[in-house]
Amino acid sequence: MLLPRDFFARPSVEVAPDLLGCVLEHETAEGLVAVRLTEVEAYAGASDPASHAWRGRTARNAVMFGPPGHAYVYFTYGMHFCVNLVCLGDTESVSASAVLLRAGEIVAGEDLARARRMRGPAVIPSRDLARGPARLCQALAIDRALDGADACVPSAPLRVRSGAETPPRSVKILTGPRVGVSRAADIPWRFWLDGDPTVSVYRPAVPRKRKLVTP
DNA sequence: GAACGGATTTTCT
DNA sequence: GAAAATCCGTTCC
Repeated sequence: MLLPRDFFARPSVEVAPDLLGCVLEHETAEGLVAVRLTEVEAYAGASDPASHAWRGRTARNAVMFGPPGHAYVYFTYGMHFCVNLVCLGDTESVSASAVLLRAGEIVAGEDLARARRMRGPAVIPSRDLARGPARLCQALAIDRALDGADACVPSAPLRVRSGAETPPRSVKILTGPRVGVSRAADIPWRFWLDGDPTVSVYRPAVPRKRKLVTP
């Protein structure tokens, strides 16, 4: 059954672990692709230096300041999309918190997901199809057109269903620092299912080398 | 399996 | 102008 809007009307730190094991679906003209979420990260609003909402509302992050249960999709690194689900903030008055969907296991439409992820002749292992936030978006064909999409409407193309067990009782949930963030790097707001092969590998934030300027 | 560099453009300072 | 909630291929262990 579809996750109700009330599910998202809580601080993102509470919502994030509860999303593990839930299923994100995206239906397009090409067909349906669904992923069972195995790895997520919580981002608070104004109080979280790592959040896009930290410095206030802009054109890009406007959706995070809206009602919960909507998708916040952003473009980064010049070529990748990442998708969040909007929650409430760390206080009732401050909103703009969200959960980044980092990885999952494809449970429907695997052939379509593989075709979307296909770059060259190399065959992509099933576990890698949605292993990482940008890969997940590519497998589900999520882009900025879905920024602001309501994920709590049954007839909408993007929606989230609860899993058989949410969260799964037989699997331990582990936590750790968020991937690739330089600010607030010590806050353990990354959540994942212990031992799941689709969980992405941890990489600490590393400052990029400046491009060499020609004299 | 880890470590490195390059790709590529939007967004904000 | 610099950084960015990343991915991929290569090169080493």
